[in-house]
Amino acid sequence: MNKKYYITTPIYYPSANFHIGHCYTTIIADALARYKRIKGYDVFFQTGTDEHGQKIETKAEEAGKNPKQYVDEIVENAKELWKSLGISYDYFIRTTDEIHEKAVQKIFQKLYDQGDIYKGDYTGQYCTPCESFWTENQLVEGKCPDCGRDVHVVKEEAYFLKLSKYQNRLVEHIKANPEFIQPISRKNEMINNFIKPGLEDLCVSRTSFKWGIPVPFDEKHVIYVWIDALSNYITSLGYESENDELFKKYWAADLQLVGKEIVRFHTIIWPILLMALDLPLPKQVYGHGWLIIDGGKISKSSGNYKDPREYIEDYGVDAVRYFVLREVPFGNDGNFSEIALINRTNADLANTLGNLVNRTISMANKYFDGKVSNKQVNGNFDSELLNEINEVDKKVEDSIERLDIGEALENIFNVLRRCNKYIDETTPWVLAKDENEKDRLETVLFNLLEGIRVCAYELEAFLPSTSKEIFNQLNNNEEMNKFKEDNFYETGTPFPLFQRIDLEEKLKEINK
RNA sequence: CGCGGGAUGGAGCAGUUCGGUAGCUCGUUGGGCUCAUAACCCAAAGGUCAUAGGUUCAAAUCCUGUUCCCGCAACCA
Repeated sequence: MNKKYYITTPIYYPSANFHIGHCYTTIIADALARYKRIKGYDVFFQTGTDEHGQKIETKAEEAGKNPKQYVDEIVENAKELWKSLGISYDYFIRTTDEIHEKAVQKIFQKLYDQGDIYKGDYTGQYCTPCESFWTENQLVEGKCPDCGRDVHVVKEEAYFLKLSKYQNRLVEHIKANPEFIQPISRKNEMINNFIKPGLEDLCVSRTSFKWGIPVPFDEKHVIYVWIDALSNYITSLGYESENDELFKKYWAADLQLVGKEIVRFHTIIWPILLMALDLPLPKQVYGHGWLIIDGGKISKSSGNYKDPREYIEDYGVDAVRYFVLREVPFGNDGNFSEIALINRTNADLANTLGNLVNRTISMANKYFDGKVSNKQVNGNFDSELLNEINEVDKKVEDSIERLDIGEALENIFNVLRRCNKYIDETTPWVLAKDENEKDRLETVLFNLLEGIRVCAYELEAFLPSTSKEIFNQLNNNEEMNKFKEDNFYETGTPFPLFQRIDLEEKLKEINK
């Protein structure tokens, strides 16, 4: 029985179509899921959407639709986007799924029955025109931070979850499990800002809007986002349903990827919810940074971004995948721009990788009619190249262990660069002129094909379609096996993996 | 003095744990090569490591002050 690996993205809020930031998290999760599958894990990779709440209720109304219609369209759109990015999710949960709604009600009921949820009053500063509650320190000079108008105190009946009861247990868990919250900077932030000052009980219901799951024993209230959204990670596996086999098999999650803005919910509220349900906690919650556009965050309101599909259409799915996986130092923010995307694609994908494959296969075809076997006429430079090829799998594994995907890719591209250098060192075109060097030439090409094949194998999790295309050109498409057993290649027709993009031309086009 | 992160050649980053010739990728310039997608290989230029002071034989790295940028600051998904 293989080891299991359960990885999740957050469930995104479908108030508008998804942007490159959503793609970022999801591509990372996909790469890790694919990597673990290749390594033999029994993987369950989940993503989805968090569809309730006032904002969607309002948005739908503005669009003249009912909320379900509204989110249905966006979800449809999202699924297409994931398909075009090659996202290999095993399950897509929607919080409007019946199975989820029923389970959430059971969870709420259970917590109420055992006394962890109680009825109380919520007091807050309310801005009537904005229909928003604010806390004291959110107010700007005592006025609504959104519209600047007066606010007034409103008291409403609400249900609360006893966070305070579990505070000490949470602290103990965080101390005993240093891997639980990553990176460390996020952990410090959570402990110092929230846990140390003491947790207040959390308001888990609302009466101010209707678009949500009703509290089972009090229909005036809908269950607020915390319990509704966070529990998706277990309801999707069938927790509190008739069939909880998946839950028994996959929970607890091995890695929950979240953006830094929602680390708090996933490292304080979510674990406490699980403790209250007497369930094990996820092994790791990782709060990654953001893609920054022109120095600022991606925002739906400012519209400072394009539909990600435009990038996929213009540059190819793997160019987009490569960029976000490679460019952003994981844990920190990274800058996204079309120019940087083009430069990355040209330099690494077209030049280093694409050209290497192209020139090697061209030589194999030209000098040996595509049939290359290992003649084992070794020479200078061989051992250095072969060592690097042999070590790359371990290096990639180490990097992935630390969730440093950028470094993993760097390791692979170092080998590809080494291959390019090896060609200049061994000068195959010179060997080709000397009949006595024929076997040496064949050995050189064999070593290069080995390097390419191993790198294609290593790239599979990150750039699946490119990896596949390389194997096709090596006529190795039957199995993307790691080890070539027959010491023989028969190359196909070379075809550029990535077209170089003319930056100047492209800029002119963009500026039009 | 709320908490946390950051400031390193034109750009993006590594190096700071355990002080000891400042490294990588991209870009620029020059050279080489011709198998290849004006690509590939080699070389060079370019940094007082935000700033002021301190410790030390020696500081990007340790200590103190200052400035600037970013995130979080509780019901906002």
